[in-house]
Amino acid sequence: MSGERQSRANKEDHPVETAPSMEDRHVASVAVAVDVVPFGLRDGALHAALVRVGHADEAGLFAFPGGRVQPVESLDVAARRCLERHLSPTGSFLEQLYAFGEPGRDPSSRVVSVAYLALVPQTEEAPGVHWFPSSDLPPLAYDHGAVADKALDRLRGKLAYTNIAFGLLADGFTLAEFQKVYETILGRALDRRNFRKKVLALELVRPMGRVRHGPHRPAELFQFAQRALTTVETPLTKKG
Amino acid sequence: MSGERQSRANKEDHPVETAPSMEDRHVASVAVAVDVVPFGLRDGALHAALVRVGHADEAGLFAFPGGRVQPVESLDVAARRCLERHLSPTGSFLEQLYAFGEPGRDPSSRVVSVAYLALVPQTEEAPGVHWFPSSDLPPLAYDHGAVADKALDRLRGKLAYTNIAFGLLADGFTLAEFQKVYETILGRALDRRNFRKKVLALELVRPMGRVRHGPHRPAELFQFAQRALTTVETPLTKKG
DNA sequence: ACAAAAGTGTTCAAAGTACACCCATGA
DNA sequence: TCATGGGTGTACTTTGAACACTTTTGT
Repeated sequence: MSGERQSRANKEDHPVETAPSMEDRHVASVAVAVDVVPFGLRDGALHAALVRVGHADEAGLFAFPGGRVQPVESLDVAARRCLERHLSPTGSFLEQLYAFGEPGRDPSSRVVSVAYLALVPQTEEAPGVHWFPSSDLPPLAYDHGAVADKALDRLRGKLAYTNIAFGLLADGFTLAEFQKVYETILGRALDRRNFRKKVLALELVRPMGRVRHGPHRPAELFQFAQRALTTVETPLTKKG
Repeated sequence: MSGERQSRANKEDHPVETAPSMEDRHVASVAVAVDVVPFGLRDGALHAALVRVGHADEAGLFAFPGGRVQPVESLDVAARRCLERHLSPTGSFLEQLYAFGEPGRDPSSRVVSVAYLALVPQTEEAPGVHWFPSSDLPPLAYDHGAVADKALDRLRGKLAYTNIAFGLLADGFTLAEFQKVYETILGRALDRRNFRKKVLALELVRPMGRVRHGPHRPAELFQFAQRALTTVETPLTKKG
């Protein structure tokens, strides 16, 4: 917060400002953008959505969807706009991740980017959007490699202590599918019985009273009890 | 990331840009600032450092130290500069907290501010800096009330699963002082015996082989085993 | 019938929680 | 000597971890 006024106030109290203020100059010294890291499941594996960078230094590379923050919109709104420009599903989970602001991160101009983590349930195809396995991303433009790392860390961290998985699964999933989400993202196997016990004891998911018929014994279908981010006290993922 | 180039690239692929780009205009549409929330202990209670806002709409109110990000400095560097302008101690713990960017948060101009959490061990006096109990802050300028809330949440959260307390205590503290940090910030009492057992078992702190003499039995002095942020697997704070 | 995935319970180990007494010192 | 805070150990409860067999269906 503060910004212009804060800056002025500080100078009055403490004249040792390190550099002259940019307030009255007619060029933008630092621009603000958002970048959105959209995760989704494809074939049971975690994928991230990327778009191609069209030209200049980074031409041909992939990057996460993003763009400038407009003068009248909040960061959250800008992030959702950038997400929905490429991927239709509204109501996707979206939360702020981290602000990246190294001076050299965009070689052509000084841009501070606020990164967002997005989860999209059904990874439908969309023009210009390329889905890559999160464990095997192509070379990325700017510092989007670091952005991807941060997003994955955040997702892993929240998986253990929240119901964030609701962002990846539409209601009507089997417990095996649910467990596979955890195993995929955490990169380790979990015990079927303990997993079931825990997610039911925590009332994270609820049986819907329907079953899905496959080649073998039908599986009960579940839905999330809450579709808003909820923190649980006991971790979902030690081994079970 | 991305910013200018990203924005252009997107427009090429998807002409449905919501608003005309600001790239070539000669005014900054959105400015970037940092604000630092410095926490420290005074009389065993958690306090936050504030400075007065000098003029204009927010005149007379308090705010966290902050200022514009300069064209050549990273966000982290800008935050440390703003912190050290007011509080001398170098080496304080400093980590990015959250980016605040509601259009109306600064009534005089559009400023996106990246907030930082700082922990300063010895809350020495400094000119123009006012320390307030974190539970009883004065009216704050801008949206610094929300910033303070976020900072406290972060501190509480990390207290349970990291050694972040090293930022508040200089080496050579007693276990009673260490425990009081936890009790103060969490707002609940802990069991002395269990607390000692846990922090020693986790090798969070180490006895220094020295004691402090007070009015009664001398207390053993401890130091942190690591003075870098370390995550522990088992929570430090359920009751013990 | 059988292959394949779904569903279920018990035992053991580890961690968390509660709790009360003695110790060492300065005054 | 005594008041005050410092230091320690044990029993109990809860949670986590490991583990194998039966069930249901489609083919």
